[in-house]
Amino acid sequence: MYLTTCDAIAAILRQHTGKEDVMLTDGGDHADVASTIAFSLAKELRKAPAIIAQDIAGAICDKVMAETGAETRAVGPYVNFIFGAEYCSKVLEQAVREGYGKGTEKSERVVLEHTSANPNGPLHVGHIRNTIIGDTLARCFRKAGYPLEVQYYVNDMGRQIAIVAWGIATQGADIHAEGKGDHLIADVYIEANRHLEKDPALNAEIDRLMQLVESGDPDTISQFKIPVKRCLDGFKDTLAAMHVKHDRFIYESDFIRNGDTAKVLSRISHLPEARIEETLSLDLSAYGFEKNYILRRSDGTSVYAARDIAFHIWKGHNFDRVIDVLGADHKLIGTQLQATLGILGERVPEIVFFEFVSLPEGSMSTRKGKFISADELIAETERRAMEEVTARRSELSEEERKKIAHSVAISAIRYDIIRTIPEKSTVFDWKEALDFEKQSGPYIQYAHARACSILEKAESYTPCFEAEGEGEIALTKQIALFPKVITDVVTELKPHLLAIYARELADIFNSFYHAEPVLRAEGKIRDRRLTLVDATRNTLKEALETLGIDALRAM
RNA sequence: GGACGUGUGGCCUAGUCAGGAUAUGGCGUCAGCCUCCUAAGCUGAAUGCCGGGGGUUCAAAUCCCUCCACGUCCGCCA
Repeated sequence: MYLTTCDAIAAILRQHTGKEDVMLTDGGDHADVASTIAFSLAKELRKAPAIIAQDIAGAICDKVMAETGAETRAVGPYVNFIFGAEYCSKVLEQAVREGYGKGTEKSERVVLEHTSANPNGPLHVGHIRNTIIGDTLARCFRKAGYPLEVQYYVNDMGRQIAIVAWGIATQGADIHAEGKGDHLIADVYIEANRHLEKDPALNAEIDRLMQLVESGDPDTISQFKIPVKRCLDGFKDTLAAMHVKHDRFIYESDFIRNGDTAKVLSRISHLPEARIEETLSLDLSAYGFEKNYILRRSDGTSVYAARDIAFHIWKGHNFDRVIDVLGADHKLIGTQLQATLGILGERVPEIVFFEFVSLPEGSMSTRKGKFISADELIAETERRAMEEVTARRSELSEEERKKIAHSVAISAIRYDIIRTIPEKSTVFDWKEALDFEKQSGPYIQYAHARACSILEKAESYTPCFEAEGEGEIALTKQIALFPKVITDVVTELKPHLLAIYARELADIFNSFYHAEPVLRAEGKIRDRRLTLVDATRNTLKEALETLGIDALRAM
């Protein structure tokens, strides 16, 4: 409703002024949408902007009213548009329907890769920034109507995995031991790295394992496969706890076994940018890259980058839009990948880069065992949430309280991570992670539960799709923005916009709740407000679910 | 040294790409609000050379130049 109304106003302005860009901007407190076109017309018309604004407003106000129901008002040099009652009615009618905000079904197939952490230890608070950005984007794409496949790319043949396999063999570790596999693998990996650091000559054994696995040696392959599977099983448990699911796990080694890597390396070797010495590399200096992009080692094995090119060519052939979520440490290799795919004439992926999460004492490192695992974070947040739920809802059974505490914990974690723009590096802070107040997931869940509670107590009412008074209108207009926010997230790949939106909706609802009685209102006012509460409830529910957060009916 | 990103009240943060009205919120601080729809809440107050300097513009947190600080990367690792 918001977008169609703005489009209609823009068309009228375009027709009247003859300008392509009619300078529509957010009206803030002054208007629902405003045009600053009077400024740019001032020079050529040789008139004051305020006069021009007056003229425009006078000339188009009837047409705007007839077509959109919006009021046009010149305020100083601005032409302001204030949406009217008809707009609010239509918004409310749409917003109470199940699935509000869902876009029309699109045909463009999208593939989204996220998390893809190396299977050499548990997911930590840095990895889950990738996970949560990726999963929230995925949910937004589905909400916007795109057919989407979410993939996890498993690095099952890199140096890190060779180190794990070597560690298991040399340490005599029991790979089938009880417990969560990803944590078990971390212990092996950390220990193996200690040995390698002490005696660097041992790296020759790692190199040998990597050659064997690439040449297809069955024993080495299974030596790699078993720990990778154990680790991945651990990841899947952690991801499921965070409401994250991948549609498909794609193994790096598949692109060796099926010959795709060899094929693409041969294609690349014929490029004018190719440099064939002991190694095969690409000279991408024309694209602003200082150093050559090495794809094949002097011992004939391929590097990660080569397999990655093969993987992305495959994705480009099977999907219309390819999106990767990658940490800032992948910026160089990611942009080299984009440049190379461009040279090859293949589909170039869009990459969402996010900056690092560090600990107050410094950066995280799986190799050094310096990290806070996602499992630890979840457990601690659940413990805190349980305290809170028990204090508030002592009448509930332990099982019920645990269920709420889990939902609250995941909500706090997911929201804390998604609300910040990905480009900003952050320092992990327990106090902030465990905060369930304002600007948190639980705060928004609470607003939703509050709306549910009112509706439950109301029992019956006659829906009335009208908004009157400042509070009701402000809430309705915020509800109206939800579909636009979903569209913005998928076009700009900025999932934090949804987090900000949901919080603002909860803010406005809370203010409304405190200012306007709903159940104690009478007659039509009661019907009107209950309808508005229902529209808010539904919009909050849809927004929360798109954020991967449970919309609890009570908490 | 080079590349990329970030810098917004004591702390955290939105807005920057597509310049426009009084810079968004939170934490913390202070003053209020539960005999009334869930106080994980609400209302009000104080706190800002939007990193520094220069420029473009009627108009700059936003665009350009420059400097500074922090993070990341610059490996025949992934």
